[in-house]
Amino acid sequence: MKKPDNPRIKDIARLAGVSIGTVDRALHNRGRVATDTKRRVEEIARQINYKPNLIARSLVRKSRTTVAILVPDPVQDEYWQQAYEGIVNVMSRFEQHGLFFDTFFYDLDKKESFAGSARKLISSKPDGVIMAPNFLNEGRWLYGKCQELSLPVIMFDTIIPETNPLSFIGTDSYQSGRVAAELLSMTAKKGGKFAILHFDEELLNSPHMLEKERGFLSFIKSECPKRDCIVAVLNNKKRRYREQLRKMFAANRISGIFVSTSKAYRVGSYLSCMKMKKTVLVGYDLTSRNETLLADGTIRFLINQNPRRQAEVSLNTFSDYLVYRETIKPSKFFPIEIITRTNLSSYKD
Amino acid sequence: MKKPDNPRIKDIARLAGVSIGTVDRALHNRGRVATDTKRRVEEIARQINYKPNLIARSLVRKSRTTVAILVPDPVQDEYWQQAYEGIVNVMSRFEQHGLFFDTFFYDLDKKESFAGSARKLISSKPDGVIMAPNFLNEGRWLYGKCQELSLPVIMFDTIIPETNPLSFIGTDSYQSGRVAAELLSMTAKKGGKFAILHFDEELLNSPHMLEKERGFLSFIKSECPKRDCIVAVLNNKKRRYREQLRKMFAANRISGIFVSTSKAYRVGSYLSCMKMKKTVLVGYDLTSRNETLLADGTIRFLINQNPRRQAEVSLNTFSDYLVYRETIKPSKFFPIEIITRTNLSSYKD
DNA sequence: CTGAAAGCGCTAACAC
DNA sequence: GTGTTAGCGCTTTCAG
Repeated sequence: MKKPDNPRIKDIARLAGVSIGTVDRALHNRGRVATDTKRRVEEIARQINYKPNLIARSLVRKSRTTVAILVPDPVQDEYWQQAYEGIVNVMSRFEQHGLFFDTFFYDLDKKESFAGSARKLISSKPDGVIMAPNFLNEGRWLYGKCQELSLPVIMFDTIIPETNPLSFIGTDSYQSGRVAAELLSMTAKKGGKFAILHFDEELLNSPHMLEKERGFLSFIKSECPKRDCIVAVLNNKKRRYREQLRKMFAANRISGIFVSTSKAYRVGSYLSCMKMKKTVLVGYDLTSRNETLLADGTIRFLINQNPRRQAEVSLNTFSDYLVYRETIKPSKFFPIEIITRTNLSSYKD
Repeated sequence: MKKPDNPRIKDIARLAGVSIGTVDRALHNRGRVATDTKRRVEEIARQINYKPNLIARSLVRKSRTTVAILVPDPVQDEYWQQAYEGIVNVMSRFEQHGLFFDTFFYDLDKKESFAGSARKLISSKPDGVIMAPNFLNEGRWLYGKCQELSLPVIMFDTIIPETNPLSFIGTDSYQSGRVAAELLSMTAKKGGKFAILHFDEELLNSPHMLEKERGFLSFIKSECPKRDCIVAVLNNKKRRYREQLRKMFAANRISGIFVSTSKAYRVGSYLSCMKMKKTVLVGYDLTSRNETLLADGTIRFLINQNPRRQAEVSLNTFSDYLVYRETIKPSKFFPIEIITRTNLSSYKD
C-alpha cells in the first residue's frame, strides 16, 4: 500500500506561492490576510487534504494554562475518592504539555464550604473550570461567575439545569433508574412491593436521586403496572435508619429494594443481619463495602457510575479543548454499567 | 500552587557539565559514553526527576513504521465489521505520526484463506503484527514466523495458547461464561434445564466457545448444583438448527438458554415464533439482529465483547509501544459488559 | 568518547 | 498584508 507523506503547511505554501506564515494566518483566521489569498490557501488545503500535525502544535504551545477543579473532599467519601484518583491519574500526563490542574475541595454536607471553595477557586484566576456541583444554588453562582469571566466550564457527575457548559460528563440518572427497575423486576419474586430508598444526607445535595426515582417508577408503571412501589427517605444515622427499615418491613411485604445512592451497603448489612437474603437489592457504585456485599450475594446488582473515568474524561476533554482546540460534544453520557458478583473482577483490573 | 517548569535534557546537561548529546546517549544507552559520565547523568536525571517530553520525541521520530493487521473479513460478519470500524476509526490518527496500518482479511470459514493472507502479510514486510487468530494452527504458524523475524505481535479477540505476544487484548471467555450462568440462574424459572448452544460453523474456529462452556458449567456446578445442563451443537443451516431446537424442546423442559456466540438471534427468532418468551435467553454481542430481539424481550441479556474497542485498544497499544517505547501490559482483559434492553442505548452513544 | 548543529512541523514575534 | 526567523525538546548525524 502506498504511504504518501501527508501534506504539511510548507506544501500548501509552495502550492499557493506564499509563505508558511501566511498559510498559518489564513488557516487560523489570525487576522490580516487578503481575502483571495485566504480563499486560495483554504482551497489548496482542502484539495491536498491537509491535517495539522497536532504533535508539533502542542510542542510549540508552551501555554501554561491552569484549570481549577472543584470536587467533594475525597476523604469523606469513597465515591469521590475514586474520582480524585482519576484526577491524579491523568493530571501528570498533562503537565508535560503545559496544562496544569488545581484541585479545590468542599464538604459534601456543607453548602457554605462549597461557596467558600468556589470563591477561592475564582480568586485563583484559572483559565478554565471543572466542577461537580452537588449544591444547586451555589453551583449556579459559580457557573455565573465563570460566564462573567468567560471561562470555559465542564461539569461532571451532576449537571445544573439551564446551564450550557462546554460539556457535561456523567451518567443519565433517569435511565439508570429504569435499569434498576428492570433488574428488580427480572429477579425479584412475583409478589411483594418494591421500595425506593434515599438517604437524607444526600437528598439535599443531589438532584440525581429524584431523577433516578422518576426513571424507576416510569419503568414499573409501563412494564409491571401491578407492582406496588413505596418511597422512603432514610435518616442517615445508623440507629434511625435501622429502625425505619424495621418498620417498613413490618408494614409491607418487600421483595425488591432500590437504593438511589452509593449507600446500599447500609441496607444490605441490615438485610444480612435479619437473614433476608431473598430480598433483591440494587444500588450504585463500586465502593469497598458495596463490593463486599455484592460478593456475598446480599447486594444483587450495582450500577457503576465510574467516577474515576468520569474524572479522567473531564480532564481529557479539557485538554482536547485547550491544547488541540477541538470542538467538544456538549454531553458525554457514560454507559450504565451493570455489575454482579461474577463480572465485578473484570471491572477492577 | 507552584508550577515549576519540569526539567529538560538541557538542564541535566548543564548540571552535569556535558552536552545534551551526551545526556541523550547516557540516558538511552545508545553506545559510547564513559561509565562515570553515564552514572553522573543518570544520577542527576533521577534527582531532578527528569521525564522525557514524549511530544518532542514523537515529533522528531519520522519513523514510518507499518503494522499489519490480520482480521476476519468485515463483510462476512457484523462482529468483525464493528472491529473493523474501530480500526478505521483510530488508524488515521496515527498516520500523522508516521505509524501506518495495513489490513489483511481472511474468510472466517476457510483456514486456507487465513494461511494465504498470513503469507501475504509476511511478504509485505511489516514492522509489527496485530492478529485475531481464529484458526489455531495457522495462527501458530504466523506467530512463529513473527518470532523468527522478531516482529512484535499483538493478539486480540482470541489468544493462541502457549504464545507470548506483546499483549493480548480481549475478554476472559471463561469468566464470561460464569456471568452468563449467573444471569440465567437469577432470572430463569426454578424448574427446567439450561441449554448451552454452540453453532458448528464457529466451533471449528474458535477456542473461546469451550472456555465459555467450561465457565458456565463451573458456575452451575458450584452455585446451583441441582440444575441440569445440556450442551448441543447446532448446525449452521436454518432448517437444520430449527429442527434440532424443536427436538431439544420436545425432549427437555428448558428454562434458560446460553448461546456461546453472537448468533443468539437465531435461537431468539425461533423462540419468538414458538411464543416461548418465558425461556430466558443469553447471548453475546451487540449486532443489529441481537439488539432487535433484546429490545423486544426475546433475548434477555447480551454480553458485550466490544470488538470496536478491542480493535482500538490494539492499535493504541502498538502506538504506545512503537512510538513511545512504553512497556506494555501482557494482557488487557476487558470488562464483561452486561447489556439489557434498558441500558442498551447508553452503550450506543 | 563527546560536542555542535540540523531539523521534525508548527506558532508567534518581528520586520518590511 | 506578507515574509522571515527563532524557537518548543528531542534525536541523529557528523566532526573531532
